[in-house]
Amino acid sequence: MSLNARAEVLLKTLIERYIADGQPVGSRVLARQTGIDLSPATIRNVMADLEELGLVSSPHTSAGRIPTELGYRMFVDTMLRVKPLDMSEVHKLEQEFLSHQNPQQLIESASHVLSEICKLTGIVMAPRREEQATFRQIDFINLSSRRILVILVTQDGQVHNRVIAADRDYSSAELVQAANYFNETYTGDYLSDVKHALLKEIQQASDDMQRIMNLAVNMAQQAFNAEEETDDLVVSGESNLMDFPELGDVRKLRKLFDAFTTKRDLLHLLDRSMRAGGVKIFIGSESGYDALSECSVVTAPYQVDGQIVGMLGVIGPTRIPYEQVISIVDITARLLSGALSSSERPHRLESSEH
Amino acid sequence: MSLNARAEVLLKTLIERYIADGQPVGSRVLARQTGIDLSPATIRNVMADLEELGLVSSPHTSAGRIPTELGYRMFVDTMLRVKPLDMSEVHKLEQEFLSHQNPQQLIESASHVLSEICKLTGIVMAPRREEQATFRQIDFINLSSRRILVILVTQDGQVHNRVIAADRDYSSAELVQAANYFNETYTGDYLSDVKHALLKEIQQASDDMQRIMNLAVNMAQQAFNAEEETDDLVVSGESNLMDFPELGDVRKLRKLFDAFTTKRDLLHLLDRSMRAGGVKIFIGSESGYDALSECSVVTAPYQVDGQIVGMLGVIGPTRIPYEQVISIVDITARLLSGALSSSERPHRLESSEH
DNA sequence: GCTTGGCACTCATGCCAGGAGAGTGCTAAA
DNA sequence: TTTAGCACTCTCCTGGCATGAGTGCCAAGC
Repeated sequence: MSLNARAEVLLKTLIERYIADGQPVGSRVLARQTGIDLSPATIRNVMADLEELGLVSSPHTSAGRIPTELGYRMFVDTMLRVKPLDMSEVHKLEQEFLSHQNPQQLIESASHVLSEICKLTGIVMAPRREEQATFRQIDFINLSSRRILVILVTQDGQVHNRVIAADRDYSSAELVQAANYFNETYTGDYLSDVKHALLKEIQQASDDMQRIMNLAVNMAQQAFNAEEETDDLVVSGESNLMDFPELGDVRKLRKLFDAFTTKRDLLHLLDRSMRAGGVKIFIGSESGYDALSECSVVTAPYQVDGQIVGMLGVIGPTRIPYEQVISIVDITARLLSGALSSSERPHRLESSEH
Repeated sequence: MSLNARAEVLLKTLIERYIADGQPVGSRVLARQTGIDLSPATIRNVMADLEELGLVSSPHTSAGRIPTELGYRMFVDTMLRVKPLDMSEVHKLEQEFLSHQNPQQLIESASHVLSEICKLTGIVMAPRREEQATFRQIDFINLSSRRILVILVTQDGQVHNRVIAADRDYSSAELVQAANYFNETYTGDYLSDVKHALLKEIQQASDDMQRIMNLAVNMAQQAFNAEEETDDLVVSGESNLMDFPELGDVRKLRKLFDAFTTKRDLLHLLDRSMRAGGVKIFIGSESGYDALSECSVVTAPYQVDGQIVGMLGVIGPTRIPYEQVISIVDITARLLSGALSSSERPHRLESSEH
């Protein structure tokens, strides 16, 4: 579908205007707002064409026009001029990221920053550690009879812990021995490789293996498996969405907020868009989820050492200032990538000194 | 203020009725509902008295009456028959708590359970570790140049971690040595005692102390201090509040939700009510916080080994079924206490074997 | 053939009046 | 002290009406 230049300009200004104040746009304001010198009547003719094409619609006969999903889609695809972010803004963001070092904090901070700047809801999916993360250290600590606390530290400094049940009581010395075995054998390996290796060990082990090793393998296995099911989506600024009158209906809000706490659908959506690099935009029903049917989602992947490991983005009504939001999401993804990678890179240097 | 028996019965049924369906109650329904055989006209006289006393009010002349805060207060103080929870319900709750072992999970589970059963918002304040918790183990791990990951494990199995900046690079051996020093010196001590001891060590140390000890003390100090500022309130089921028409106004909701994310006011409120044992109820403005002005909060303390370490509760509109909610909050507090203590008790047994 | 002014038409919105319904307060009688 | 009765008040709903915004269409103009 291609529009002539005039229709395009009109659609563009209509959408910009509608994004700005959320009211249907009539032919008169459009005639004044757009640069072209045309009478409202002419505009009306063009509007009729645009409506025919499914790019705009009117809520009722005597209201102005509002963009349809298709209209927004064409807008973002063909006529959007992404506004680069102010350098001073970028520096402010950089500062924000510099003040945290722990990956978990960085992720929460990214989500918070997104929601604050865009005045929308920020979402950040935690890195897919399983694939990327490498094993650094494991600790086993006796909590009480047969209950052992396993602490797993990955190369990037993330700490995961879990209490597991043991088949019998173990002395502290045994646990230390087990941990040492692990730390000596697997440090630096990918978690996924460690997992596979563990599976093999369990099969081969049988009786000729020291019982303590058996325990260690079993415990680590349990701990690793637990890691997969962690709930790994950070949502913030939910209440920002309450400021949009088009979402003012409590029922709609409820659906949205439930989606935020369930997280499942959001994770699927982010997952789906993970393969493609760069900023991706879902407008209204494009996401395929009922709760998001009146929302747009802008996402971007972030990376660690050149590998995409997670997604972040914002959620708002379909009427969001895409021009700015896109570059904010983009920059935030880059900054988060940088912050996460820099916490990795020095380690590489260090380990090369060994 | 004391009421005659008839007025009391009427106030009670009025409140129960209003809690049930949220509509102002008129003299006719009240005449039918209450056991006493009285005409609506008589009821009206009594209502006028109750209004004089500030126990009920009417939204407008031709609406029925609704309870005031004072009315609710008298209701819960003098005429509430707390409904004990069904034993089968209690067992279901117990199962829920048994399926988690990690303290953090227990706390999240408690919050979730509260919100699910009451269909309100559940809040659980994390245990005040500082006072109660005892030190078990510390680990220092090199992340990258001058960045050290500190992992602090308390006796109850909680794991806290933090990245700190060091004044120079340290070898892994040095870090292990530092950790050993700590673990040998302080295991089993109260965190607060350890903190004080650390302060002293820093002062005395000066130059004659090994630099590595100095580092260890400094790092631990940093890690311990960080622990104090952790955000320690788990909120769940926020969106349940959207189902109450009296909170249906988006502006009110926004205030509430902002309070949930800020958490500060809620923590203060819980803190204030911590000293008193047992269930405590704040009705409407009694809490003293604007965002909660149309809400009631029901709280109860939970304990570990007989010591109150935290608070939990629910938040809803003033019109909540107190009879049931009170016992649910009470039971949940007891169950959480039990679950947290049992994860502690075996340890005590074990350590007495030493 | 595109553009435009004019005009009839539609629809949301706000306002006012009127009727129904719910519930009250007051008074006088039981 | 209780109750029946009655006037009164207030909300809510409805219909009517004017207003204003904006459209669609047509015929004239460039």
